[in-house]
Amino acid sequence: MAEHRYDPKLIEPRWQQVWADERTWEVSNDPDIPGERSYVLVMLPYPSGEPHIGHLKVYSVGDAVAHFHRRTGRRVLNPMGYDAFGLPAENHAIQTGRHPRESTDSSIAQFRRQFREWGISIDWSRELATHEPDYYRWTQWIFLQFFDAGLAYRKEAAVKWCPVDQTVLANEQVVDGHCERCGAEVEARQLEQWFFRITDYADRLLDDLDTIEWPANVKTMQRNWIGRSEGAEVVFRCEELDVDYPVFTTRPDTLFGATFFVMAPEHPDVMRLVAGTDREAEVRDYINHALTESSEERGAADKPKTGVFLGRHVVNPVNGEAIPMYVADYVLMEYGTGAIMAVPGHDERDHAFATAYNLPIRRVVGGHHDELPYTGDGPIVNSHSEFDGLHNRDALIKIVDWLDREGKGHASVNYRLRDWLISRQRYWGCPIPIVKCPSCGLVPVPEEDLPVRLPDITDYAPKGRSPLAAAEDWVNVSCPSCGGAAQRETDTMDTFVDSSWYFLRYCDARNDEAAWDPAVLAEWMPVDQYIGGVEHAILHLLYARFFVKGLKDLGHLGVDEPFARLFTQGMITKDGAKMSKSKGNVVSPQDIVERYGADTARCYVLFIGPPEHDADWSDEGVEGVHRFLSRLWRLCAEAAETGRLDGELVAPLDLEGADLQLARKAAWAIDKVTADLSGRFAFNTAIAAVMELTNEASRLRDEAAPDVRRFALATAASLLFPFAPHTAADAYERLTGRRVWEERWPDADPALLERDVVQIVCQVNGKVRDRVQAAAGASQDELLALCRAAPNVQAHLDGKQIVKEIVVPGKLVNVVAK
RNA sequence: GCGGCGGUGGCGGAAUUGGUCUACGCGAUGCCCUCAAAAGGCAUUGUCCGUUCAGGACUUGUGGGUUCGAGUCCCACCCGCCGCACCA
Repeated sequence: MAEHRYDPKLIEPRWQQVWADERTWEVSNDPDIPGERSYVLVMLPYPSGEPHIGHLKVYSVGDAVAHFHRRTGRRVLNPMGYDAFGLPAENHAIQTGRHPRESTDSSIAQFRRQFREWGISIDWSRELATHEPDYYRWTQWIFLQFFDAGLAYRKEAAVKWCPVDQTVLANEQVVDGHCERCGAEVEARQLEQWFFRITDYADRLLDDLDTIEWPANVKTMQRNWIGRSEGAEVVFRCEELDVDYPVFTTRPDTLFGATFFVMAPEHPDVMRLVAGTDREAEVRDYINHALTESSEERGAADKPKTGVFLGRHVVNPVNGEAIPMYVADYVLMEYGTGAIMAVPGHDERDHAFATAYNLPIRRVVGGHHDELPYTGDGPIVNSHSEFDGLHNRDALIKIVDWLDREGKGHASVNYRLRDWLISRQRYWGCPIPIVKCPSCGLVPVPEEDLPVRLPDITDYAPKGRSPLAAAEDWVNVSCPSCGGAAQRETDTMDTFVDSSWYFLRYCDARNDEAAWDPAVLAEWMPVDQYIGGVEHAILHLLYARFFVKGLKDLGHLGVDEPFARLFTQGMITKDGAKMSKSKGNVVSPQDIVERYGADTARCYVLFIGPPEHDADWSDEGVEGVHRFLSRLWRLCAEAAETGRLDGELVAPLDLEGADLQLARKAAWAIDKVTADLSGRFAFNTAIAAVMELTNEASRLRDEAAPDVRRFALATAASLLFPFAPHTAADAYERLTGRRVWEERWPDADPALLERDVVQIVCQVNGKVRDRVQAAAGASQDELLALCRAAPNVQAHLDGKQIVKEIVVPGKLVNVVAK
């Protein structure tokens, strides 16, 4: 017998060549081709350097799903692209002087090459990169659609500014007061910027979460981020200045307990209220101090409450009481109206402030708790005869009705979500297609003039304004509307804009006439299975949902949600820590592929544990998976020497003994792997099942007939294909002469899944005492008799009275005795 | 503080509906093959008691509960991770 050695270096390039030459994974958009469609999408990579182990994992997961969908009869769209604009490439350019396009393109080449070497089944005909004019032309087109619809607008606002990256940031990109990218503490600046009106979609973004199959934690994060609060807006009047101040409250039922009023330091009226009074200096000092404090210091929840009395009063609309006005930094300008009614009896923050400044604390909601503040529910007390005694939740509705009738307030909803700030004062991004004309204002670049190309410049360094401003030839244009001298917008778009619609472009990636043909989009959208990291739970996933809803309202597509199902995979760590160059604990996928082959690398990252969990890398574990692939391949190669398996992959008939045992194991494995891949992502147990089948085939190497062994091994190869495509294709071809990816997913023969003899567990008082063999269809009485006769059961029943007997057919018998 | 997830051998993990806890893999030990090694193969492997042979006791973070039966359900607590957090 010839010696067979598993050599991935020979096997893998061979099959990659076949798939590339035959364009095996390309799908057409022809609507007349029958069959169910499936859009399997993995989040596109940000091309920086080389792929890391996380990429290997996420694309291995996506590929397993794509292959399983194909083999079970679906036409699968599995595209690839690159999120190519962004700060790292630009910062690299600042350091080296090399154009960001060069470093980006060389990184893309690396990613592309490695994806091919990993054997990922990508439809390369749809490849895209967001920095290509062919792509960002349509990013600009979408921007203009939004601009025309009023969904993109420019306004001056207090914004978050990163002093290191020298650009503004979206709220979502500020984490604990620090820039998400570089970690610098952000500053507040008053600037005119471009925004997308995502807040118009707050309710739909919230409600439609119920229509999609996403992990609960991601939905929760989005709900929290949108932060919908129901309550009322109530007007407090300042007689001294003749001004009305509305406040937002979720607890209008506690209005009678409001004993003071607080404004945020940023509130534009604060200085006006004290102008010319003896409190002016003290208030100015306080505000200056509050504004210079970092958002982190100011945001600390346990920080002692501070504030200053303004010397003015407002009238509580429900009881006419004049209550003192304060400025305090625990009130935030960006939420609600920037002013609050303070109810120290029923709010912890107000209570802390009232205690510090000796302000009255009044109980207006009764309860079992004696101590104030009490934030729970209970009957209304000390308020008004009309409401006293009512449960506070009922009183809340009546009080809002009363306010509405009196014109002093109304029911209201507030959101934590802010509009999405999309302009960036940086170079390496999509230009905003707007011309600023002194006479016409903001003028959109006509559609036929798109794309507005990003000009080449020599100095990328940020200087507080976009580096594009220095490209004077580019900036100075004539106004598309009046023809007069005008200037281009020099800010570029947030890179999250680029990635908010790439999944739409994949559907119709080579369309030169439009961003997409809506009919083609209807073929594929929504994405059936989206796969990516949980770090995008808020930013990307919220923005993409907003884009799809906005584009739907404008008539460009027909779905409400982009991603019907979402799967978030866990991180691979090394020695319990996140891999990073600075820690020197990086495992390079390329090294692993080089040493063991892509199939070993892919199988290992799927076998290591449940894919949604974090998992720790183990070099020994990789060896184990490699041994398994090696053994399966070798067994197949040996079995193929003595003959070939023709026709359908079905078990031979009338088997017995070792043959039957092996055929049964194959049927069991088919059943197990199919279940593990149907609606679940249990790749680890699916691979374990193929290992068991392989072990059985190896064990019965000499006892089972050659064609039964070939059947079992071909089944193992077929089931392994979604995880180790090269090895599986090679082994399958040797055994059958056919291509495994062109074969239907195997069906388990029901006759082989059924057992004629089953093992019955015999328990006495719930403890396992023996096991007996019984016919599968045995009656309860027969099972009972068998178990009572079992020697070790007898020993434990000796001298005892049987109280009760429980029979679970096919499984166990429990005899209760005392 | 609030919300979510988790805690099973020496390690990663399995147990799909309350029904044989520890599948599969790693590691470890012994053996076979070999002049030797590599590769490969075979066997054993939760802890403790039992010299053998049976067999027994204990064991899924801790303590209770429900049940014939609990890793799984309920209550309380401990620990770990993630998200949010002065949002009125």
